Amino acid sequence: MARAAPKSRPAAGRTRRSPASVAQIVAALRARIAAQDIPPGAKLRESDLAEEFGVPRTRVRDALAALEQRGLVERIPNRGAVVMRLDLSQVFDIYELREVLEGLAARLATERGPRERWRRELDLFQGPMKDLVARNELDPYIERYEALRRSIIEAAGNPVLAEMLDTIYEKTQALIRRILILPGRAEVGRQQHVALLEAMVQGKAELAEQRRREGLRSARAHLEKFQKYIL
Amino acid sequence: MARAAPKSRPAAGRTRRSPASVAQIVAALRARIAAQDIPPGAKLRESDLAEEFGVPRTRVRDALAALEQRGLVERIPNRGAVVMRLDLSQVFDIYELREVLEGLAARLATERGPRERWRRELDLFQGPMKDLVARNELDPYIERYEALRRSIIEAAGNPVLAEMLDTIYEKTQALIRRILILPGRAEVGRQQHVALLEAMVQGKAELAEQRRREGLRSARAHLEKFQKYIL
DNA sequence: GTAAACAAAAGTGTTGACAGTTTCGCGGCA
DNA sequence: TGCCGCGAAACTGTCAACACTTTTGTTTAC
Repeated sequence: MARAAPKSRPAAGRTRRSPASVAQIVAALRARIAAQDIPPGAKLRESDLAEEFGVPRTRVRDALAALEQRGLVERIPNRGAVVMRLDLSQVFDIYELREVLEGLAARLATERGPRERWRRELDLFQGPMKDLVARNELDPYIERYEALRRSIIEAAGNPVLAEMLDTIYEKTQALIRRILILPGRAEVGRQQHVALLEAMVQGKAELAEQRRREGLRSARAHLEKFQKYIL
Repeated sequence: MARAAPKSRPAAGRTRRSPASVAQIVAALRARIAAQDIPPGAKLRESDLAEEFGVPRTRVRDALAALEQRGLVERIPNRGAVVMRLDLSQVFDIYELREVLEGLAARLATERGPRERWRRELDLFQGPMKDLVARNELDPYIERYEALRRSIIEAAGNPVLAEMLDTIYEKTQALIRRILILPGRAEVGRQQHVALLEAMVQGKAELAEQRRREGLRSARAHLEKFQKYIL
């Protein structure tokens, strides 16, 4: 990635001297939490982070407040911030939401997005992706899957929807990988995406919505079945 | 173990002398913005608010940061915070979202909620509410409508969904009233709620979802038709 | 009379210092 | 030895002063 953070400052050439902004700290912490680089339940000490980022403590404080509002950390008065530990019920809540929200995204993307793109994605999921799943190469599979997901959300052209999906998706991002490892899940998911993309290529928006919802419902069912192995 | 620290816990409902917390300031400003007590585009000066609430300016600042994250105000660097002015496209985005989200809420509430409650609401919407609409008494009608809406969301039993709906609903709250004034809209809306509640009373969850979605789609269509009179 | 330049004022952004609370270690006592 | 209380250290919460940017008001040149 490394797409440089858009610095409004006219480039003075000074690189690491510039102090990190609140947004940058938030982004960095979000990434770490999503990757479970900082595990759930871990304490986040303001002084440590301040020193690490080379900023005053109040700035870290603002960042933690933002993360709290996004539901990624919990702040207990006088006792600091800990990475939110999501319980099972919340995971199911989120899947119920993803079902309708990503369904909406699929419908809108079908109506508004460029069909050639979906055709290309369809080829990808029918060909190369099938091999990846067969060989159990999950990392590149996940990468392509998330790229498609982002494409659909972007093509939907509804910023408020995009923001919402971003908020809830980042909470379960760490789980996705574990679900995909479940026996047979990856291949089932691939087939469902093929079906989804076929509907999108044909411009059948309602059908695309229905199929996306179906796909997420089945993912949730898998999760329910194997929950003891995941949490 | 639970030996209470004698003075550490400030009781929640303190006297009016205690300085307002960030959460209280946020709530107060949210209410004013929703009621258009502070109109869109108005500037919010930190010093003024600090003096009004009797708190240091930094606390107002934190509150404004929270409101910015909720999308209620826009903060321009070095120029202050102004109440977000929502453009038409965003309103339609929000209605697309409400369509699927409140549809989900209706389905879940039908599955999980107490049927007696829906029966009572149905009686209300078939009887007294009809009179209110006929007499054009919109204020009490809106009040009851919002109470039903909250009931459904609460009965859905999905806190993440509730939070989301809260976030987007408060942005359009000021508009709802204007939509209801549109010719025939209130009565159509009432009839749609009767249909919705009938499905809920019968325990037909999917039908309830479908009908709620239909209702919001038609509200959006009305909005589209009369947009010039509203914005 | 108009407009550009400058100075003062108002408002926002930032920071380090101070205060309050919790946690941890240590010494005394049964 | 166990543990109870006490005090110090670590950490979070709060704030008022300082620095910087934008806006406004005034003067001056054409």
